[in-house]
This record gives sequence, structure tokens and C-alpha cells, in this order.
Amino acid sequence: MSLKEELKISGRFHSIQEEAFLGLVRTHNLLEPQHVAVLKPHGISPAQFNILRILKGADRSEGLSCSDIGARMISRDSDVTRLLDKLVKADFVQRVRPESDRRKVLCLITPKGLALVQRATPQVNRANQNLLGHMNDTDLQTLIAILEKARAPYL
Amino acid sequence: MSLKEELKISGRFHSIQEEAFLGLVRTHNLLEPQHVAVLKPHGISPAQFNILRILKGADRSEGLSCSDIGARMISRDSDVTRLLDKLVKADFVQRVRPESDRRKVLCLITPKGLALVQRATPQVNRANQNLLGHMNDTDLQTLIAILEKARAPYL
DNA sequence: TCAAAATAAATGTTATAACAAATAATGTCT
DNA sequence: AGACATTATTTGTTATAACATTTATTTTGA
Repeated sequence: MSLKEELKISGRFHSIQEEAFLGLVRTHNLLEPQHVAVLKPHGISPAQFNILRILKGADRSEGLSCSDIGARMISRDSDVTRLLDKLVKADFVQRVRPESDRRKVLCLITPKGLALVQRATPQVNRANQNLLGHMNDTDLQTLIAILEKARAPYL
Repeated sequence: MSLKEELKISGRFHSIQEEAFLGLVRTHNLLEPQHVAVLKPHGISPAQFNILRILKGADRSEGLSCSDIGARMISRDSDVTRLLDKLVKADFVQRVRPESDRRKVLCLITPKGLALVQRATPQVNRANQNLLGHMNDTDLQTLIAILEKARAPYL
């Protein structure tokens, strides 16, 4: 079904660009909640899970600063601080003020955080795979490439 | 630049489906703020503007119920009520309880609301067009078609 | 050296989103 | 008719997002 039919729009889209953009927004809004749902039983949001995975991937000895984390997040989030607050409170993350530069805060994942990531990851992977499991690989490759082009000017 | 490079991910994606989904989320999050920015000077959010356009398109004499509005929104929004509260307060929308079925609330756009839509629409159209203005029509058509497939199971 | 600029994180505030529960009116079925 | 389910909207609550401002620390350069 076309977007026009889905939304019962009688007129026309102003431009093909607008139609594509609205399609993108709509698709995102239909898929995203499914992603949220997988993590909910684990008590964390996608953004928080994203941070934990970033910290897991990072060098364990060093830790990452808030800005490093922000730069690696799927959804660039202006306030990493408050997301970290919750993760620290739940003992998934540990904060350290390095002597070398006391403006920074380095973050490290705790054993408890690591355990959570390891527990949740298979479920998240499966869910993400199922989410677009009805599409063939050619379409997926094409989608990936076109989306890359679409966001290129905004990086 | 690929998503892996953008996010400085060292490992692999678990599946091509996951890569496509994350690309979708990321692209959405980069483009959406631009859309918000166009409407900000007019004092309304994309969701509120969406409602006004829906009401403008609807039969002026009848009006639409909250659930009708919700069903036509690009981002299905669970609480249309509070979005309408603000629009009513700003005198962009008028609410009516029909005698025929007093559970419903029919909404009509006011002349002031209509004026706002007419003032903002050209800017929004132009902005939406520019947002993906760097892409060729073939890619846009392809994107539209693939996104349609992607969300089909979730309608 | 020391004032000013730049960087990093935290805070305050306001708006939005998500979800459950409550209220109100209508429809259905015996 | 009267109990019960259904539909439609509203309300309450909590978490999240967006944006500007503030605090603390380091860097730069006169």
C-alpha cells in the first residue's frame, strides 16, 4: 500500500523528495517501537543499551569520555550525562575523573553491565533481524546504500 | 561513508537486516531535526502541523474525530488529545461535541489555523524538497518503494 | 603570568512521548 | 430494561528529548 493510501491523503505530495522523507519518518516510527519492546524487559532504553555496547567495544582499561560516547551513538544525543546517570545508578557503568585532564569523565562498563549486554544481545540481534526479515538481501543492500547517500550531507 | 565508519564500529553487524535498520534509525535522526527547525519559527511542532494539514484537507463542515486524526498522522500518536489542547488554546482548532454521538469530539480548523497552514506550507515544502535535494529521482523512487515494503508488515 | 578563549560535562527548564488507567457514552444481548 | 462489553476521549504518571545556561578545567597568547 502506498503512503498516500496509508494516510488517506487525497491530494498530491509537493515533491518526490517530500514523499521519500515522509516515507522515511513513517517507517522509522513503525519499526522503532518494536526495538524498544525488546529492551524493555531488561529495564533499559535503546540509547542506554547503545552506550553499554559502545563501552563494551571500547578499550576496557581506558574508558571513554562523554563526548566520545556521544559521537558513536546511533542517535546523536545531546545529553549523554543523564543517560549515564541512570546507568551508573544501576551499577552498569563506572565514572572516573582522570588526573591528566580533570574536565573529562571517563566511563567504563562494570561486570554487571557486561552481563546485561551479554544477556540481551542475542535477543536484540534476533529481533533486529526479524524486523526486516521479510525483505530480500538485494533490497536491503540497496536500502543501506541509498540511506547512506541520503544522510551524507548531514554528517 | 559507511555506517560502520560513521560510528567507529570495529566489529561486524550481526545481520544485514540489523545494518539496514540501524541505517534507517540514524538517517531519520539526522534529517528529522531539520524538519523541526522549519516549523519552530511558526511556534508549532511537526505533529501539530500535521494535524492542521489533516484538518485543512478534511471536509470543512463535518470535522474529524480524534481517532480519525490519529489514523491519518504520519507518526501515529497515542495522545492526540494533548496536541489538540495546544492547538485549541492557540485558536488554530475548534472542538465540537456532536449530538449524534456524544463520545466523539469533532475538530475543525479555524481561520487562524488555516492562515498559519497557508503561511507555513510553502516553506515546509521547500525545506522538505531541499532535505533530499541532493539525490536523483531514480534513487528516490527506489527508496520510496523499498520503505513501503519494509513497513508493510507493521501497518 | 594572567586574562580570555576553548573544551568538557552538568544542570535547569520546557516540551514531547509512551503507557496505563479512568471517565463517559453507546451498543448488544438476554 | 439492565448488565456487560465496546468505543472514544481524557487524565495521570514517568521517561525522554531538545536547548540554553552554568560550572569547572585546560589551553592560548598578549
